[in-house]
Amino acid sequence: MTNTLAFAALADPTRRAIFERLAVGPRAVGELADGMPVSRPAVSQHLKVLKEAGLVTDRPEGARRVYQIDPAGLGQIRAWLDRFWNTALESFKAEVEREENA
Amino acid sequence: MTNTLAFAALADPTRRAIFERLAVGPRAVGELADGMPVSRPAVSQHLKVLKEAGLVTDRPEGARRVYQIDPAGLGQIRAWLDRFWNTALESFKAEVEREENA
DNA sequence: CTAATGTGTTAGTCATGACTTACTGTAAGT
DNA sequence: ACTTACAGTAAGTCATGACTAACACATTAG
Repeated sequence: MTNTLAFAALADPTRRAIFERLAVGPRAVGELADGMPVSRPAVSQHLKVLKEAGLVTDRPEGARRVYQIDPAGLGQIRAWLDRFWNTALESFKAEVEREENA
Repeated sequence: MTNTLAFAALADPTRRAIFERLAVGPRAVGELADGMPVSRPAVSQHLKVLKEAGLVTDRPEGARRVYQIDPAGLGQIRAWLDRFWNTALESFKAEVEREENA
């Protein structure tokens, strides 16, 4: 399941911090690393994970490499969560009603 | 951030399998362990993680212990993802328009 | 062509996590 | 009270992951 990769990617706080920066707009690796508590190679590795999870895309721009959020990947786990949310909530309501008739 | 716990919890395939079973309705530990490829103690440990992440609640029922999905926990990360989805999509559209005028 | 900038990769360390087996604790049945 | 069923805990193993430092590669500037 590709959901495993996406959730695992978002489970790391450093990666979520990078991801949130990318939500503002496309950024190069060096820009992202500046002001972060970890080294630039660490950021590069995190971006690789996010890319393999389908959450970001990258494109070369001169000597730099610009990363950008991929709405498709984000939408996928959002869809999973939504589907899940419905069945879980339905089951939850049914359980509450069952308790009320006890 | 409690989001870290929730995402980390859902990142594990075994835990998602347990979680999906709970989406159908409340279950005891033994019921969940039956038909799963891992041992009962493993399931018990996974449930502990899900509980600490705020994704499930547990209540004693005689000698057994029944676990149930907590809609609040699920709703929290859903809200996070939704907020994120909006800003990311907005930034994405802006970027596309920027490219069209180039 | 050479130097400088920006980035990915490799190797190695340290911590964390998923799992099993064995044990402990608790509630119900006889 | 003793036994049986159900579940959490402890200890130990094995794999994975986050990080840094050092290196290799590509692109632009001079």
